[in-house]
Amino acid sequence: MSDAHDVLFRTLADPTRRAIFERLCREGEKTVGVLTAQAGVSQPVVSKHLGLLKRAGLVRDRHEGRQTHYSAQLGALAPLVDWTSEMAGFWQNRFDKLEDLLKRMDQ
Amino acid sequence: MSDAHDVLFRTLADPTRRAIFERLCREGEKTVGVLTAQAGVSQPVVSKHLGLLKRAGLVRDRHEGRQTHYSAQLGALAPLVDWTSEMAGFWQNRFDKLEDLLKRMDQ
DNA sequence: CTCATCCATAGCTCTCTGGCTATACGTTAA
DNA sequence: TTAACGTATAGCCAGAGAGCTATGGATGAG
Repeated sequence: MSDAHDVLFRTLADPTRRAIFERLCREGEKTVGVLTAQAGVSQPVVSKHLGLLKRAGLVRDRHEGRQTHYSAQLGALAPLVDWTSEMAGFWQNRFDKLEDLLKRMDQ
Repeated sequence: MSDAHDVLFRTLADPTRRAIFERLCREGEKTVGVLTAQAGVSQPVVSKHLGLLKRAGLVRDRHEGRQTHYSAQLGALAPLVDWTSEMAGFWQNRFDKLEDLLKRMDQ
């Protein structure tokens, strides 16, 4: 039962990791060094987070000489959007049914 | 920097806890006992998860005699939706700018 | 009043993981 | 070739937290 939602939620749950992802979303492609400069943690930690983000499909990497450029893969957020609207949908359904019930009771 | 997103992502990251929340979304209000019956973990664990979900604003509780009824609070998902569309928005922005650039280069 | 039931809390353990330093690997510069 | 640089990997440690059992507190049943 370890579906796509698991990976996404778990990956985005860490503040440091989510901050890195957000920066890649806001500012586009960045190298590990640049990301490390403002991450507040050591370079190996940044690399590890980038590795996890990559495994989750949230970023892709591009090698150029001795640098590695990372960029966000927004499409990976789709399951999260789906999940959210699914949950909201259930709520809406129950609300509609309640409304129906009330209407029928009113008659 | 511990904003609303932190709490939401961290709370929904655990599969057991998210499953409980999903059930409350799908099937509406449930007592702790009913939730425990299908949660696959002990009752104290379910209570703990419900406590965290409540702290995150994702559920509300209603006491009736010696039972406690929990129900989903869908509104709490709003920050998550906002965050997602914000991220998507940044991507769209950069895409638009790129498109602009390409158009100008084309002339 | 007493007992059973439902839930919450306490206290413990054990695993997972985010942080670190040290180091290896690959690439460019000298 | 050697040195310096940019990243990735390895190995360790400490803290967080998810699970358990045991127990307490409150309520309903007899």
